[in-house]
Amino acid sequence: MTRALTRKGEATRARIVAGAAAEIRERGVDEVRLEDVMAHTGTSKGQLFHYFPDGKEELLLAVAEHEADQVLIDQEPMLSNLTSWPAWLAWRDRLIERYLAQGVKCPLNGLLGQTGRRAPGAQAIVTGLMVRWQKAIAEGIRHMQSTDDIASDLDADRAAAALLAGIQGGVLLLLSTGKIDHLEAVLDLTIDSLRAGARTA
Amino acid sequence: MTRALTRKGEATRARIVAGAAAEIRERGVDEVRLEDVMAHTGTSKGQLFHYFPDGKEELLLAVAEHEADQVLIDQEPMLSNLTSWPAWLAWRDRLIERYLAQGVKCPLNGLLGQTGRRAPGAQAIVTGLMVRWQKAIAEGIRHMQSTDDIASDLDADRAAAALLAGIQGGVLLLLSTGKIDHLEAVLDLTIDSLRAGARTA
DNA sequence: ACAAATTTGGACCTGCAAGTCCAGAAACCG
DNA sequence: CGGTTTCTGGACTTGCAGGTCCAAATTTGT
Repeated sequence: MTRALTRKGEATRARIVAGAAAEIRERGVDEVRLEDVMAHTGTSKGQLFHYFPDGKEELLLAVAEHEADQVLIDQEPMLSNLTSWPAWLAWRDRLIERYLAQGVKCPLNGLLGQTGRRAPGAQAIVTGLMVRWQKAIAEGIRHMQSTDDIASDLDADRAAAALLAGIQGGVLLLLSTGKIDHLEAVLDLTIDSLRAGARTA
Repeated sequence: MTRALTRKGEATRARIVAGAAAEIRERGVDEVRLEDVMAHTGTSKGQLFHYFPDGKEELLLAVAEHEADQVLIDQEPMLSNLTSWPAWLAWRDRLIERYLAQGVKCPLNGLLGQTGRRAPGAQAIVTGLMVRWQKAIAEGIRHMQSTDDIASDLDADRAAAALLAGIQGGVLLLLSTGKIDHLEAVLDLTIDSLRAGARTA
């Protein structure tokens, strides 16, 4: 489908996606007009529809993919190395720092609900992101189980699911209330609870 | 401001709000046109702008208030009576049952992000809902502390914040993935963790 | 019952943003 | 190079949804 793209063409396409993503993070999906993207990226309408023949929907999908990847990349290398309690705390700190910095300008806000409604494929992207995210957390839990830092009878996937949900909710509440407290509380209490489990078993 | 409303007028206004809320739950905020609301509630454009002079934005705000109240009402009487472990589980079951039933048609989905962006006042409504919700949970925790079912040195507000975040994330993931697993995991693990705290202290 | 107020219906206006189209510039490739 | 493809710019079309307006119907209060 997407064949015959000159080097210059790919650059332009990437510029459009990145610019649109930034714009959407800043002002929300339904506040961003194609005209805004054009102005912000120095492109014309012809270009937009050249690279995204299906128009806004296709562009939104590309943006969603871009943002979904970014969410996980932003947590590296911590997320893939949850191999000790200090490592877990480093990941925790990264999350807090990251979301505190971006505040209301959250990529997820653009993806969830909004993009999800419009583009049917966006649903799949969000789901994919969540699956990958949860797997990474579960992986970390299993590693801690292998070193007896977490009780081995704990259901790693279930615990990861709970933690992931907590994070999502924490971010959601950050968006609603502007306070990071919920995210902090979830991370601290959940991680503490994982630690406590070791003593139990 | 909203003065001089005949009985009939109030009925019509209520019908519009309820109908719009239903429509939004079903298809999402930005998929619902005023025309849809008119069709669904048997009203005319003149009526819409008679009761909501500021148009869609004002209507959306009214819907947001309506839905926010409903969210808490749906959890009663359990939410206000978290006075024993069976009561907590009953509340848990109600939540699961409720969200499982409505699936993707979630009032919050209409409120969060979407309405929040458009109407500035909607942000306040969501925040207010969350505050009330969290207070109710914290109240329950404090009651359990008063009967020594939960360790008294636990920070009730912080724990309530974490649990609330977990619920929100669980619902969010239900919307994204269609599975209730995350919400279940959060509720079970968090409540278990509260129980475990009693033995510690 | 009658005047004043609300309530209702629906035709009309308007602006805007997505999408179309095409011609000219630039890049690619043998 | 020269032909072909890709890329770019921007004027134009289109549809639609929000909002305006006003006259007729109904209700209200005394």
